[in-house]
Amino acid sequence: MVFQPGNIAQPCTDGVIAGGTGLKAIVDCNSFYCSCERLFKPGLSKKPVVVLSNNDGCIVSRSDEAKQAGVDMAIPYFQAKHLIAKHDIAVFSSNYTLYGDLSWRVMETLRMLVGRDNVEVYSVDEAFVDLPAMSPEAAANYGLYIRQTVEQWTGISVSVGIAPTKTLAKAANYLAKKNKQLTRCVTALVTPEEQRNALQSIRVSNIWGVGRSYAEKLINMGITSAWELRNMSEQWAGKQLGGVVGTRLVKELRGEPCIDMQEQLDTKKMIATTRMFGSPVNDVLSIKEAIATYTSLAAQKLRRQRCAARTISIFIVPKEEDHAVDFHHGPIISTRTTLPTATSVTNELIKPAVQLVEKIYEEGRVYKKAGVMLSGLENDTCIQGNLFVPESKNKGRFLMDMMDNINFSMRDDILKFAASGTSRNWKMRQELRSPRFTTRWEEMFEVR
DNA sequence: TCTGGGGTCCTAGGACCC
DNA sequence: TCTGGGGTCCTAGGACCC
Repeated sequence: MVFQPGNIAQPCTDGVIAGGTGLKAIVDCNSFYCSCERLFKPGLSKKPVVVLSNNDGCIVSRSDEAKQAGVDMAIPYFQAKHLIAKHDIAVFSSNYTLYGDLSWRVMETLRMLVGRDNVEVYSVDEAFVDLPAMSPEAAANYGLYIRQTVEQWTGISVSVGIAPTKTLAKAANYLAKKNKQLTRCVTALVTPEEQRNALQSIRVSNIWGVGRSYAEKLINMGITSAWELRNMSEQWAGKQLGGVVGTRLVKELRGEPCIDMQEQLDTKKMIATTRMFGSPVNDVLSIKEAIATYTSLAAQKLRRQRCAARTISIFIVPKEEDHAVDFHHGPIISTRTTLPTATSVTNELIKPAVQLVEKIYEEGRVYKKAGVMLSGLENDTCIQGNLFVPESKNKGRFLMDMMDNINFSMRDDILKFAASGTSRNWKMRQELRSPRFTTRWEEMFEVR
């Protein structure tokens, strides 16, 4: 890396157009998980790297070199093993603790650059940024300034797309990533001409908001480029692409903003913990242990956002017998229950959750996945103490705080409930995880 | 042998009410 | 024989995203 302070482009306020329509930028980390792994293994900086999903199931992040070697996104690990061996690709299990910390550093950098209120964290590796109206040159220059600063401060390289709407900014970012040499990872689509040229070159399936089934539908109707979609009427889009969603999509492609910057609500409306089993299970006890463990993880997330839940849903997924060419999950067998009052106390959630298992478990079937979802969330501080239960029960929340503190400072699961079991033969595989360099003392990066 | 996890929004349709 | 209209709330399921 050769970024000297002098290389940083200065934000060019000359180009700001007073009173014009503002611009939006999407800042997207390049191969984020791979970049995080490389940060602590500089020897891998030019080598192909991939990162696996939970359970070492699928490939979820690929470095450019791995993409070039022909490793596809989201394919099962075992299917890529021959390519991995052939090209000597470095493989990591996902290390969410590390990625979460580096993500925070990137977002903080953006907040410092453009102001806290102008950053909307969209996912672990992406953020939308609100910008004033600017000339095309000023926009491109500002994108470069963001990219270089983030890379210099955090070591993570990002791509930047800038345009009048979120959907066009995503399209700009797609082009920025597609040809990094040419774009230097920054593309701005400010003028109508720039937007037309860009949309003509992008296939409709690569547009943000067009997933697999809409893409198939559109192509069958003869609409293949993003430009063709842009030119369809709003009524048509509403009818074909799911109502207001479709209408919004074509408007955004035309440069009319319909998707606003979101207030940063870090309070989720639903909290889920779901996992594939390390190996399939058929006994009800293992499933109950898994459900208890997932409930306890979900409850922890619940308390972190200071909420309590009223509704508990659980599901289990049987392993299909036939190995069809088209892999798909399902059927998913689920059930739910609503509690008389919302709670965030783990054992008050575990008990009903485990009871639900009996309702859907079938003797003799083999299961591969299970999950717990908590919904009907309320603010924890507003929950009334219940007058009709012993006072000791209202102290549950304090016990939970203690447990969370101990688990946070020691190890994630040093304290747990007996229902979670101790054998854990259903536990997920994670054989290739790197150390949590930035958040655990005993795993800190060493320089010798 | 081996196919992730965690979210959001929207719509349709049923139940229920007056 | 003939069986309204309009509103709300809830749930299930489909689509999308990273």
